[in-house]
Amino acid sequence: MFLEQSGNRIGFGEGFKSMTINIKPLSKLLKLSPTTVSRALADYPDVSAKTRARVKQMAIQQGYQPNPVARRLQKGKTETIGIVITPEQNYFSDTFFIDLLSGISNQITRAGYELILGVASDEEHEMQSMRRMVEGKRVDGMILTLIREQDPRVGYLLDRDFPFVLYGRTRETRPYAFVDMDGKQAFEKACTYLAGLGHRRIALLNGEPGFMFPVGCREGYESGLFLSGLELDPDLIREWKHKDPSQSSYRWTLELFKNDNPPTAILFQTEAVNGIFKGLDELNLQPGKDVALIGYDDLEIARIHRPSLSVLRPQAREAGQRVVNILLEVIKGEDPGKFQEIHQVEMVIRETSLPPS
Amino acid sequence: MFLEQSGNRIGFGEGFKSMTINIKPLSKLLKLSPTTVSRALADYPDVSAKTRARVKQMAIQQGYQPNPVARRLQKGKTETIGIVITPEQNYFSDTFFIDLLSGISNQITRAGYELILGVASDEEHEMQSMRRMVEGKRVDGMILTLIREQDPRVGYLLDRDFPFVLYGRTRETRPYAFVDMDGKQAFEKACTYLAGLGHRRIALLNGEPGFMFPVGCREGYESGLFLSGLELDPDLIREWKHKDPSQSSYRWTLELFKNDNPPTAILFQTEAVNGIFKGLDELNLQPGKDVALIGYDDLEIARIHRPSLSVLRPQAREAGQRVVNILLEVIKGEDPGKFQEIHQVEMVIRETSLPPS
DNA sequence: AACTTTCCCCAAAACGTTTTGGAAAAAGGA
DNA sequence: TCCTTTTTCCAAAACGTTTTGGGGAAAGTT
Repeated sequence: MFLEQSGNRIGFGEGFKSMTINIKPLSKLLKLSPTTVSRALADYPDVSAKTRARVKQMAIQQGYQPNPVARRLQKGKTETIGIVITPEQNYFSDTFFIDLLSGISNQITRAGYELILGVASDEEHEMQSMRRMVEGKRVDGMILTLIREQDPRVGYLLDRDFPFVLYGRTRETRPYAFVDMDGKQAFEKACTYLAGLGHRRIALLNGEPGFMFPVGCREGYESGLFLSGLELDPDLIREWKHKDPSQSSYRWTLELFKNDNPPTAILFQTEAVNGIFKGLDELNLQPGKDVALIGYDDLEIARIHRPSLSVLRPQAREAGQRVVNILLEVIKGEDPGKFQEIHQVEMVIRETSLPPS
Repeated sequence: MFLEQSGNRIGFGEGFKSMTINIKPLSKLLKLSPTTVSRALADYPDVSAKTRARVKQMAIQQGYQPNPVARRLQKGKTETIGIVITPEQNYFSDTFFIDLLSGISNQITRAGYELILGVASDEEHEMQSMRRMVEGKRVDGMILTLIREQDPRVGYLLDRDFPFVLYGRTRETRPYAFVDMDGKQAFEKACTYLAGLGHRRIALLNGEPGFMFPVGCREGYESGLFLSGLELDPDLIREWKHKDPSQSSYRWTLELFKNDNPPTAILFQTEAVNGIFKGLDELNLQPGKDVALIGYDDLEIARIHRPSLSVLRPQAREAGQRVVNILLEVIKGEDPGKFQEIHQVEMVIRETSLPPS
């Protein structure tokens, strides 16, 4: 019976249910020292195969799991990594961010680590939340998303060489680890594809400046035009607001078609699609038929809309997994500069990318 | 200078930057014992006001923060609470869930606790992720969302009387703590409002059965009809799928209007709005004009759509804060049965709730 | 002056692991 | 048989706090 366990019980309440056993009573049960039990469970070579098996079996039988807090103290690691998200940007556009988070969480759990989450309402709180994690010794490393062109978080972490990995990139000369989507290549591909169909007036409804992502999109767009022998017309470029993607993209859509020589195709981030559809509807233009559309991000709306939306599809889940694996290496002491990955983005042709009518 | 700090340095790298000081060197600096420093910082009465002030000042000056891992070990608490989310249900419908999470995170940080996040792909992994947190002694309490009518998580936690709070409710006779939105009252209010405008055929496009929320919605709907002296017509009730809100609600919208005596108003969860708009469009019915609409949840699309959508608006952020405050009480040992809150939901009348034409 | 109370402070123990630095026993080599 | 090496185990220290259980000095009481 457990009653002999010398009362080494943890936690709250009457606690019969939470039959939690520590390493000391477990080792007593096995007539071994805690040292040996610990080392057996960690597969050290200096414990015989026989006792190792015996220990492991008993550990399972007794439902023993090392107390993570005690282990963290001894190991001098928190076994925890942090992430701070901000609601302001509606970054949670259905599948995309949750996919990224899913990849991150999965890989973290697999490593026996924990993911702690901060939610910040603005840039200032974002920094504050991160500092709490870092300076409060609450995490071993940070994951950063939604990177800005000038991002103070990166400088902060580099200055105290605290491990971190970016999902995205920033303007920073010192080496750092990142996983990024090749937005440039994606938009270039989409642009040349449309040009190949015969489109000559291709517009770009880009994300807000200040963030890093739209920079790549624009580069890809310009490069795509160039490769297709098309002129860049500044009138065909607009930028919507993060705080209000639909409303701003709606306005810019109307704006684009006031042009004497209006576009026959639009490239954009799928977040802005509602505004675009609304604008086209008001102009009596049919998406796909009168105006070709390719969005970045394969959100649910893209698949269910009729006509369904052609998109550029980043593999968010895979990227999230890579971010974590890299971060774990950096935490181990690997040189962050070695880990700079740019992932290809596939193009999914659906119904809104036809030749001009 | 710091060089005298007896090398009590933590962490990785050259570590000049992460000038982290422990309680021992700090107490030496103050010519006090660690005991007194600890008690001074915790505002114990048995340390004089003068030394307390001196300690606090030095702590700030030296940037001392107690190592949370060590404190957790000593206190026998993880100071951490867990939550598991599932991407399958596109629960991240823009503002709603992030608002809830924001309220949760804020209050947790204020209490000096940590929020750890699990992302599970299905019900099985959801349970698995929770068990890892609970049995692995990684959290002091759990927050549960997206509650099902029969929810094994609740039974599991009750069985080992582990602290938890539901956002939502379930069918369970034993007392437990929850914060829920009054979906019943909300739908009743919306229904009587529409009836008051003269609508006689009011449809309900409800969430998938199995989850608890749609149950309240339906009750409110039926009660609203009854209070308005209207008959319940089963033909006017449909249920869309969580996995595919837009597509299924689109199909059901078309279905509803095959009726000889079609509805003049629809109540629904805003998640399903895209499908409804699409269906109405196809039927050449104008939202708001030909069919009145009231959705539950004030998502971005509700505000930006023209005509803008009348909605029932739950205060997700406040609810999240309450969930945390209650959980902290339960962790302290308070009786969970004392904490059962049902929050009112306000109705926001916009442009889609006119009288029948 | 002697006794009691109050005020401040501290040494040692405890939290539950893992790591360090052996040591005893067994095996191998001469 | 004696010495060396290998195998297998363990006692004690360490991780950085907070709590426990006093103890000495100052202040108040008789």
